[in-house]
Amino acid sequence: MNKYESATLERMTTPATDWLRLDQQICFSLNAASRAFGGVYRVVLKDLGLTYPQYLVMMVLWEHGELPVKKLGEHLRLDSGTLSPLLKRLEAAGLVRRERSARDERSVQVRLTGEGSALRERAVEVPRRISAATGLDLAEIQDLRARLDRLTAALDAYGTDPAPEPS
Amino acid sequence: MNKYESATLERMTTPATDWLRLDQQICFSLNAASRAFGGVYRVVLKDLGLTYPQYLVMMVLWEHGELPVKKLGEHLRLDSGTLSPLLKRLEAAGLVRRERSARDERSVQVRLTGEGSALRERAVEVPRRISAATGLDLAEIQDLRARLDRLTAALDAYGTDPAPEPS
DNA sequence: CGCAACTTAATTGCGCACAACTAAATTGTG
DNA sequence: CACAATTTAGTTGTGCGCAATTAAGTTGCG
Repeated sequence: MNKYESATLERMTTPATDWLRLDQQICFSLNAASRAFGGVYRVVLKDLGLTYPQYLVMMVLWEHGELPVKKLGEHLRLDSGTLSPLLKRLEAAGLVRRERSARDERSVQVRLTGEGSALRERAVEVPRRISAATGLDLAEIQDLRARLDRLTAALDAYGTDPAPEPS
Repeated sequence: MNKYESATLERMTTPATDWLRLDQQICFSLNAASRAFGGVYRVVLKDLGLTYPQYLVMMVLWEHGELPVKKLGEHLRLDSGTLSPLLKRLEAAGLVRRERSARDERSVQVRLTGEGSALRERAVEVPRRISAATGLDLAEIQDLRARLDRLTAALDAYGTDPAPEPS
């Protein structure tokens, strides 16, 4: 059962323990980066009264205008289990309204209130401050974004096609 | 309200709206990558009966042996608010024991049970499967890890020194 | 038409992250 | 020694993420 017991693998670069360490690094690193980002957003968004996920929702609404929960979820890769309570909080804060669509009673249309639209003016400050916090220039940000997007695509593909066991 | 209606903005590299879009990309991308990773770990760890954060804790214990909650938290950047209930669940699963240190009654020592140590044998499979799911080779993983670590360091620095407002 | 299959949100339940607070033990200082 | 400050875990409360389920509406097909 030992993966690497074959004596013919002389130049093998990565015994099991090294894989383990490397993997630890990448998952540690990504997890840490994600939470570090969360911390900065928390600080920057505090005087807007938004959490980071709420800010993402508002960004989509600012860009696309009114849209149903389903579409919102597609943009953000989130389902109604996450969005329903989040949107309820945004509604309680007076930033959005939710109304059943007349044409399709299953669908709930989410639209900005005047207050929600107005918040955009104060939010334009956010990206610059976040960018400053990263210490990266535009090229680096774009490059990193591209790598992360490729990574996400690969990981999603694994989800739909759970990687055949190696013979 | 048209974003690009001003005729004078011909060669401007980064108007506020572009910053907004770029920032959206990087935060979207990081957030999406982090959650996509979570999904793959969820699948891979299912038959070990561990969640991803629990797996991280077990990794630290496998590497460093017994250690107090405080040290565990430093390795993982997590506080007792997260670790206390998580460790309680690991204890309920029979993987670790927690005991007050005799030398310092404030401290709680976390140590692996026999079952917890034994789980390591089954966990050696995990990193290879995760690596496969990323679709990246070793060099790419290392490079990405390095970038993410630099990013995290920068973001943490911002946390301790909340970026002076530009005049 | 009538009914099964599908779609869309909402709800429930569990676990993690983090801020704020509490409780208890230890350390430092006058 | 006495007492304030610090350290260490735990608790509470809020919000996010996701799986599983439910409820209601729509669509398609015989």
